[in-house]
Amino acid sequence: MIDNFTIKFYSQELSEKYLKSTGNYTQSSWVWKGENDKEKETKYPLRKKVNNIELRVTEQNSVLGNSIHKYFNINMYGEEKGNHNHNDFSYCGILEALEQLKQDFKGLNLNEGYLQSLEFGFNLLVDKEPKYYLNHNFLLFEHKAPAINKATNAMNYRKFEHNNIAWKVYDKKTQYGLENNLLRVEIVLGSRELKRLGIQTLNDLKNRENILLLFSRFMEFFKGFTIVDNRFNRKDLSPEFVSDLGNRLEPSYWKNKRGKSNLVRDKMKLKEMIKQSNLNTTEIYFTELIRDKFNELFYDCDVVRQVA
DNA sequence: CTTGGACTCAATGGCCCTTA
DNA sequence: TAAGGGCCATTGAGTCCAAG
Repeated sequence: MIDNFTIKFYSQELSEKYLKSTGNYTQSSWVWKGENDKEKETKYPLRKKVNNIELRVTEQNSVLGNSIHKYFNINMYGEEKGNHNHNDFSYCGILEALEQLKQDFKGLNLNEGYLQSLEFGFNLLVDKEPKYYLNHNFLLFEHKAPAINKATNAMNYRKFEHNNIAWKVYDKKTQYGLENNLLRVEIVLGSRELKRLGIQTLNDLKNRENILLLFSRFMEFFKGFTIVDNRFNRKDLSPEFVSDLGNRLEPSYWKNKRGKSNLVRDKMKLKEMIKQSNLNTTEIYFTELIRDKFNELFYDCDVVRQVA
């Protein structure tokens, strides 16, 4: 559910004091300061890693972050077996990981800073080869082409950017050489968006309401995708319709419309065309998969927790 | 019923700074 | 030197209304 995060601390000084007092940090090469290269200065950045979570202190800033999902897995299954995020990460897992993190960085107040970014997403077990959906269904987000679109044997990955958020949709099957058709869909929320949601610290993630809030924003943003079934598989559709639809699925069509009047109606028209011709089954399929997965990770884990 | 203009406010992109 | 925030001025999305 929760994955990568970055916290920027308000005080670089406190972070540096913490490092110096607890040790076990690394320092990079030497830096020379001054005109005549005489004085050696303390080398930044200073780094301290616990599993995969790293605290990095530079001359002016200090940040802590990485995948809390992997961190949980490493704690649970060890360095070798746990160094991945292709299993499920439940709400209860999040709570445990946050508690462990607090222990591992005892002496550093993790809440004296704010979240610069936070990833929220799901690993979905899908019917077809994961890359099929990337190539044929996840076409546009907010009517824009993906900013990154990798399609190789080793990696199939699309990243869509918009405002202060981004979507990452990738094929975990090829990435990790898995047996299962695993597709990961995750949203990256930037600081502006997190501020809007009132989610500023790791502490805020312990709150059930906030997890529900994150999920509802996830689903809201998900609607911004243009996910359409493969129109070429539909012999019942007229070639004219398929061409017209294809035109509207092309990013430059929308670039051309920028700033024009009644853009909203045009966007509605595309949505209608997809819906009316029943080309929205993939979108519905994913919406339901995501809902089910969230319910499982959020609510079922609570039942387990109460029983345990 | 469709198209275009005006208005308002949030999104966008550019600039600047930090970091690697 | 390039990439990634943060901040801020400008642009454009969205809504309403009027005209064709």
